[in-house]
Amino acid sequence: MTEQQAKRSYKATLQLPKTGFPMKANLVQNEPASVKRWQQQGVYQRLRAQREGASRYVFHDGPPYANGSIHTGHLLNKVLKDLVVRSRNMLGYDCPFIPGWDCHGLPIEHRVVEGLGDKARGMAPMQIRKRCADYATKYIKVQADGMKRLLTLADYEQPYLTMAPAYEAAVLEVFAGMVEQGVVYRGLKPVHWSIENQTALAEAELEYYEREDASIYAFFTLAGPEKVPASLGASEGEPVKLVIWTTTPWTLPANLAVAVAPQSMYALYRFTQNGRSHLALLAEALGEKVLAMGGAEAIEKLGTCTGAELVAAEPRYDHPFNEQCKPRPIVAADYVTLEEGTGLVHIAPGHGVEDYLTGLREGLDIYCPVRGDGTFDDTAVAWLHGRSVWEANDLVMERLRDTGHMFHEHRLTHSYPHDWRGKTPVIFRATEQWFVSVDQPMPAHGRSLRELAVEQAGSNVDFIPEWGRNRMVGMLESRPDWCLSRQRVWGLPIPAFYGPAGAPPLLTAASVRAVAKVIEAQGSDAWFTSEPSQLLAHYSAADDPQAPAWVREAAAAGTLTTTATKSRDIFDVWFESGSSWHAALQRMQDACPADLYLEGSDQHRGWFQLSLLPAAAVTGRAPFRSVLTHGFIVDKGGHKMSKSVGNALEVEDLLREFGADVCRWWVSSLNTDRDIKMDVEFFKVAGEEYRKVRNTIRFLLSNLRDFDAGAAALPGADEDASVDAWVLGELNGLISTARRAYETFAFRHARAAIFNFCNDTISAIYGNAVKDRLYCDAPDSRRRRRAQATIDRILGVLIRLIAPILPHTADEAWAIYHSETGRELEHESVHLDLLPEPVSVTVAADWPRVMLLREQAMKRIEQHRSEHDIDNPLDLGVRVAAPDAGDGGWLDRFDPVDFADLCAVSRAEFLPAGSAPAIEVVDLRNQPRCERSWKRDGTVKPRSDGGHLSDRDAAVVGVE
RNA sequence: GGGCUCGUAGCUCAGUUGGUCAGAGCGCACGCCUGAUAAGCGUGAGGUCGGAGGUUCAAAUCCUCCCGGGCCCA
Repeated sequence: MTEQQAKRSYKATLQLPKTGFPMKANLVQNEPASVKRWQQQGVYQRLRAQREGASRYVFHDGPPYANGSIHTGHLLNKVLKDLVVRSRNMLGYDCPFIPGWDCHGLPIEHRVVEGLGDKARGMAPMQIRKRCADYATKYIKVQADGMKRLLTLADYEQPYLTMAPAYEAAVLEVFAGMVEQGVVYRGLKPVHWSIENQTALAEAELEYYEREDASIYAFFTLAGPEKVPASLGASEGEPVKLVIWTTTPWTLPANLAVAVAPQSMYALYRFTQNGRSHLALLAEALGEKVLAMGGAEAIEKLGTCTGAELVAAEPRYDHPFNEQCKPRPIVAADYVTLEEGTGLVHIAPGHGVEDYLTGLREGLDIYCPVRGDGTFDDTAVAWLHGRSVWEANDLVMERLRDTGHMFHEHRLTHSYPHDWRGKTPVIFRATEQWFVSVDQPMPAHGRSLRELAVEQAGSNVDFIPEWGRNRMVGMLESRPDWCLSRQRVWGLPIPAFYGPAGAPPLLTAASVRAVAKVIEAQGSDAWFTSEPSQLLAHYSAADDPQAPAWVREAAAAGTLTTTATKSRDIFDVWFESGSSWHAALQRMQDACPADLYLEGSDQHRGWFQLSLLPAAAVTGRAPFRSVLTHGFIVDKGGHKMSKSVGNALEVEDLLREFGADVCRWWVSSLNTDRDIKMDVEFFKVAGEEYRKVRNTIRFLLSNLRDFDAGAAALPGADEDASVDAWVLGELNGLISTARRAYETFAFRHARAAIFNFCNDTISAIYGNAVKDRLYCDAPDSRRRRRAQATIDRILGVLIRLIAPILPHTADEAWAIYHSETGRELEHESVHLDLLPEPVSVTVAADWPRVMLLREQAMKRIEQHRSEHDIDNPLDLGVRVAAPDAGDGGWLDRFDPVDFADLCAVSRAEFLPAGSAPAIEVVDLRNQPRCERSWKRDGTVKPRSDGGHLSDRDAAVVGVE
């Protein structure tokens, strides 16, 4: 009992750790207060003012789509961006960050119209647009709140919105620049077309239902048998027939070619059907099946050739019922498969996307004889004029039968797209659209957009990781012309005006710029609410050499208003976000090109590429100096996340369970070059690591209670062998590693260095080594004050290094660090400060050897403890003989007490160099133990107060 | 089907130009401390570097093919 009481009384004589920095973070409750405080302090704005004049770093936000609340992809993307923003600013750059939102487009319009139900049908475009704008506005707020909750630092007061009038006008300015380069043209492209509503439909507006159609196998007769490969074994003078398959007989009037699979084998068969003999060509793998289906008899295979060989022979065939036209070609197409049909695919470039692309490649017409109401125009054969496509199905089949071109037919039920509103079947129909040509040479640049863009991506942009360059260039090399127009209402109108039938539309750089002025003042609603005369108020046809004749005439006659009609097309939303380099960067910040664009790897085809194209066309260069991409979030098994599979995580749940700083710590640990596995377990790990960092800071803070900056000095040059000098050397290593990592966006390296420093350097080594002197030394002892000065410096560094990753925790620690050490707050928030510079300190060169000895000693101690059943390492001491590499005595510069503290034993003794064994563990259990410091250091003896104390402790307590 | 890309201990990640590169942290096992305590410390076990060939004196690191993911197209 007396010993217990003695312990208690000595405890009061110690300087035990104490701090107001709590062990438990309570992030979920406390983080919102930080968000609010930063907002009140105007941290973002003050940072701007403070960095004014500093080297500028332009980081441009890619606008998320204003639909739904934030998901894990946003979490990753926005936190990553914030790591860039915060680290860039703390590296001393002036790095503003203006968040943006992509506001127009089908997904929103789709949702709104769906929500309206049948009411939507009678609504004017303006009524729909108003609701779409409200919808976008609502989700911008929802998403901004979510992003703020992630503790991101950005100019949320003044974001850029693609639906803002100034932004819309800027997009038109970009468009005018492209018109000026002559790359904008009007052309044909097949789209899903609703006959009922006479409108183009997007994929999202289709619903697939079962439908019964004819499935027909028709003969297309070759114009001459001499033009097939000899290996087919065709006999002279006898016509060879191609067997083609289709379920849309009505598209046959628009047939312009037949496609084959170049790698596949085709065979020529002789057979009889109903007594008539035929010579027919089709894919070998399907031949017998198809011929049997049509009731062919006496089948004989005459020979084979590959699709490529067939194409190379350049045979032609006659259209089965359009006798007016020239014989048509056989072409190769990679998408032709042998899963169904005959391996010979009917191509109608006006009635299918693949047909269209094949047609473009082969230089075929994009021919579409079907009008908007679903009837044939007068370019079709006479017996189809004015007939609907559905009537045409029967008429065409009848014709094929009558002329001996029908080999086989049956009914077939298959999935077929329907108008989601009218539930009526849709067709593919080529319509006039606006395009950007990627191959048309541009007057200002002397080459095509494709060439210019490839050149920029190839050599004028940094890609992180580097393979992004390949990916981008590959896509640019193979991409088709950009279809700019959409037949919707929620978007920026394409400012074209149409005149008399057959006349070219009015769409010149000058006319676009004139409309832009109106849009800038009134927003794109003006297009829907104003007359052409108002929209063209700033346009002078007389001053526009590009103006079509009818415009000049109408303008001169004062009849432009009545002659011109407004286009009903809007822009592809990619053109709007792809113009942000001008609308948001040049106009708002006067800062193009940007230093950095950062998005997921899907944006190589999306925003990156569709920003590069307009910028290259208008400015001649890429809008970004570097492009950083991250992978996609997948589940822990490496598979993609989706709500339907049920493996998706909700951002809201993660924030509620872990808090934003923990989520950010997780993001900072990732290798973002590749796909990112996500699972709740990983956040638990991140939470554990966070606590380790937090407790390290807490421990450091707790030893500065009586810190006196005047009385404490960092180790001097003559103290280079002190543990403090050692740890400051380690700190300098951390600073340079972390700074380099932040500079190169290698955040995981910064995080790893920070964590290892907390976990190993401080928690396991330094903190344990200096505990004794901090607690037990006289408050003013030099080595205690030196340790405090060191700890003070470590904290100043550590808090600033974690600030970009853990903004809430850093600020919380920052405030307590200042208040508890009695310092003035130079900056109210650590986020206004800079990353730390290396500390000036001299470190003994032999420290690595000492630490190596320590590691060996630890293993020996552990071994000794287990062998001799000793629990407390303070019951042990070590005797160390320094390994002699011809420099014996180097260890004598170090303090044995430091070494003992580093090994957590009571005492250490350095033996003459070279004596063996190198490390000897000494059992001290028979030596007295200091009741205050618990050490058996060899100086412990009974003291005047009746306790057993070491010399140091006796002196501190003031007893003899 | 095509382009790009990824696959290192149970988990998250390091591994520059091929030659101490088979590592770290977490987790786990065992033990300690009880004056950082819903904290802290120590020791230890764990991988034929997705698989199979090949180039080389030498390959996780270069080449080919295969298996399994991802993004974008078709």
